[in-house]
Amino acid sequence: MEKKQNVSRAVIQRLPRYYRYISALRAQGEQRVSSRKLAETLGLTASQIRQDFNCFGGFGQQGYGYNVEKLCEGLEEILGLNRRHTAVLVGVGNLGRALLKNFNFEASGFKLLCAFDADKMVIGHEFGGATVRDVSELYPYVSEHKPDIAVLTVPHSIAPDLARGLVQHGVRGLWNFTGVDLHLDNLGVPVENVHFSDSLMTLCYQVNQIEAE
Amino acid sequence: MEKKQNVSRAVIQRLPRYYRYISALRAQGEQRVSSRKLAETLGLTASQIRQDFNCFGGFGQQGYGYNVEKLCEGLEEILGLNRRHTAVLVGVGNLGRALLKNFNFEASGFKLLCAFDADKMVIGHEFGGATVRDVSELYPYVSEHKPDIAVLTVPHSIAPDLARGLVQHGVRGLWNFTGVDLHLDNLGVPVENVHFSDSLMTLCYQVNQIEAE
DNA sequence: TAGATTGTTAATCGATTAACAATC
DNA sequence: TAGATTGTTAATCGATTAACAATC
Repeated sequence: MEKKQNVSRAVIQRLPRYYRYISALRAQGEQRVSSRKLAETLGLTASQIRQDFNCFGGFGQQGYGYNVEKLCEGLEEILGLNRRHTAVLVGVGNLGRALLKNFNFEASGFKLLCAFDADKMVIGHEFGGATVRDVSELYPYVSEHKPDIAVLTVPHSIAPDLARGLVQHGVRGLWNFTGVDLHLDNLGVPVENVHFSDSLMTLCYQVNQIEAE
Repeated sequence: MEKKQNVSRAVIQRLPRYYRYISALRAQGEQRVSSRKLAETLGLTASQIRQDFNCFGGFGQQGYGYNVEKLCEGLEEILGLNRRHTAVLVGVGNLGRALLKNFNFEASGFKLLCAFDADKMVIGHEFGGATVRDVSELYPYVSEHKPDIAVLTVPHSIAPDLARGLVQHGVRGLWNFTGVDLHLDNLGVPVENVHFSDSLMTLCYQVNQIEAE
């Protein structure tokens, strides 16, 4: 299945969007889809879509297009969604709870094992099927259960220390909602920084531009 | 201040990050900063940073670098953070509350006017200084107060209809957390889609890649 | 078969990097 | 002044688009 080794970041960032749309097609029972139709729906060019899929060895068929089922499985394989990675969540405030209750971790390739917080009021409670444990148990838990990633939904002041500690105890990726830029790439630990403010500022700019016209 | 008309999206998306870092420098009382130092901190090249800033007419000074205060104000001006745009939030679940309580809207250029929800249990309550109103008052309120943008933190099933209604009533931008891809660009309404799943899938891919090495 | 659509190469476009004169 | 650093042009690099032969 895998073909090229160095797939560019531009391509990688489009894959989840392809996957979202194509798994919706699968859910609707669609059998096939062409690069042209995908392009129209996603606002890209057919050429680009074919190029992207070919980074991983083609799963299309000339004259027919792409088999939705096969394409969907291919994307799952490429993204690694089918490997049942594991995750823990640290910080059960409103954002942490929103993720625990509403976010479908499984659909993005992760099983959420449990959550951690310092607040006695939430310890022992369950949100979206995950039990909240005392944060003092965090590092022993990580050492023992070796979750692949940690979700950081803690106040930004404690983010850097927590990140370092988690990595030292073997965590291999961070999904970071703290608003602090964490860079641990030098340690070989990928971090996805989710910056709400960046997204809103970009929107602010766009609203202004339209205003200015 | 403004120079070029067509600033590429690649540049725009770097601006919030520049702004975050440079306003931190300002808060620390730093007077000046060079493109070289910025580049080292942000993991970019000095050349790129100078190119980016020059899209808007230089505020640097040869032999000295950039004045932190001036640069910060310049970025605020470019992004439009100083125009006191207004926003309403729709959907006061955990995610909505997390934003109301913890997110600094003002720092991203918006004053949050109030929030809306259908649940009688939260209507009338206050979160982070914003009062929750009955969602039945939403459209009349929007027509009267003309908020610039709406923040969508509602379940995905109602997202498309809500988006359409808001735009019809004059909203000029959407900050969309519903997980549904909304495209209203054809109506001239910018949308920032925040897709948690895309970000997590990207992380999943990266963790896999490192594993595979 | 004929029509459709892929896979893939070549051409274009845009973004990043390098280099250096201008100048503080 | 000498050193530093910008603004800006030119060179490079990479990503997107176009084109078309292969083939289902």
